Amino acid sequence: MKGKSLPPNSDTGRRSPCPVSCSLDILGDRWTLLVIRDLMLGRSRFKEFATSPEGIPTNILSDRLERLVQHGIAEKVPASEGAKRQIYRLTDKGLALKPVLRAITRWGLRWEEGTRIGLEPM
Amino acid sequence: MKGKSLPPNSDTGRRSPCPVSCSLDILGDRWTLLVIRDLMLGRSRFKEFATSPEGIPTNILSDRLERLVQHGIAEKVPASEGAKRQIYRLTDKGLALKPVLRAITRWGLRWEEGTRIGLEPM
DNA sequence: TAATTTACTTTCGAATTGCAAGTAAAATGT
DNA sequence: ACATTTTACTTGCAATTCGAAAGTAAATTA
Repeated sequence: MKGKSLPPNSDTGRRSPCPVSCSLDILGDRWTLLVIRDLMLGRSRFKEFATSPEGIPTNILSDRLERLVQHGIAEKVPASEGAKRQIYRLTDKGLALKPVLRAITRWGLRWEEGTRIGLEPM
Repeated sequence: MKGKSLPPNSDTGRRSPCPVSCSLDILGDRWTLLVIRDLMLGRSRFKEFATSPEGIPTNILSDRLERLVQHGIAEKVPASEGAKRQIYRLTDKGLALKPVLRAITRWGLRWEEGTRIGLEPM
């Protein structure tokens, strides 16, 4: 007889070991990949993310940036030599999401009417 | 002088015309792409999705299947010739998400420790 | 050093999530 | 045919999350 049944992976906090599921635990919401898109296009400051056309609320933006740093996808570095202001930039792990963004972009352009590339690289 | 400011695209309900943003309006949550993963692996019945290892709640599953059908990503068809029971299957638009799933899978396997392919194709 | 900009945090009502229980139709067993 | 089981959901509700707006403190600029 088994003991009290537990969620599939109560040790890791993950829903399952599936790479899709684990990735979605990090990326699976309506904003995270948009921040990553902005980072890929060269945006790096809070204000820049906040003024992207989708209009992410600043409290959500704070939370998402923090999570990205926690998961090693982005990092906070001094804006310039010895500056106090910090900027965000993608780590290798974050840059490795480029194929994901590319696939989503292609799908959107092909299947969702009226979509078009709006933001330009910096 | 401009009139009352409106959200970027109040006519379409979209946050912006960006293909990433529009795709995330449909796919951007922790469950939708898991249901699509299951469909890609040959699952087609409500129960099959519900018993996947991540344990999607049935009310969420109902909602997500409905949304997928609404967006033309999945369709409901008779289980067999003249059967009353219906099953779900991906449309061409849904099948076109395979590169997205593949990219996410690869990223997860490469960067998230302890992930592994768990579900087998049917 | 005063004004402005930046990068947040706080507040709070609304919407969404997720667990559990309930239900009706379809399929299966006898 | 009839009872039982399975399937495919819906409902109710507490808890979490979202999102709009306002507030704040530090950094930058004038």
